[in-house]
Amino acid sequence: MLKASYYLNSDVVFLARDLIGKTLCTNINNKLTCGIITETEAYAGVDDKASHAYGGRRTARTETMYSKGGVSYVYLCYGIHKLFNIVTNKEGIPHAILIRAIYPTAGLEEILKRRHAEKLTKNLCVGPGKVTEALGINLLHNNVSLNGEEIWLRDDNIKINKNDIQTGPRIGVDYAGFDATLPYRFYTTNYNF
DNA sequence: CGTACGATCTGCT
DNA sequence: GCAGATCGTACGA
Repeated sequence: MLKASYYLNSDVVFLARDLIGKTLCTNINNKLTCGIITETEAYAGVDDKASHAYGGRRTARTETMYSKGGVSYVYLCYGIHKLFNIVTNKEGIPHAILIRAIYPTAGLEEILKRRHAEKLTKNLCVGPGKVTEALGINLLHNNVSLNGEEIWLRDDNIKINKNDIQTGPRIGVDYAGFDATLPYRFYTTNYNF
């Protein structure tokens, strides 16, 4: 399990890249499901126009982002999709990393059931709404420890060459002006097929 | 209290 | 490629 101090790093962009290749696991409804993280996006606090915490915005929803690093931030998007983020940095600084895609490595049968799918395909768990659906994460899993029983991360020492990690602008944040162009999205194509 | 809109996905064309 | 689904959140009146 990634130790609690891992999430206290103040460089959220570094962490977003570092998380590529780590394993995200959940044990929800007594079902163990895991996947290798293949796509992330960094949301860099109060100065980042694309972040919910831009300008220091502090509301019932965004309060989770101000927690000490190492907890989940789950919220509803477009009224339909639950999006899972990892809160980082010390308490009071609202950094978060959105998990956009995983490659299933455990509990595939349960993942397929949750995704209403027959078999593992390229896009089964690609897209932030699909990740939460596959892992059984819902709004009740907001602000829970990532060193707990239900959700945690693991370093399985999976090797991904630096050249195999791509960078690009974040998705769906056109409203953020210049910040929408920042290369805060990281992904690897190693698990495409 | 009213209302506009979003860190998306799917199905149909 | 595009529209529709669908509802909590944020913010202004």
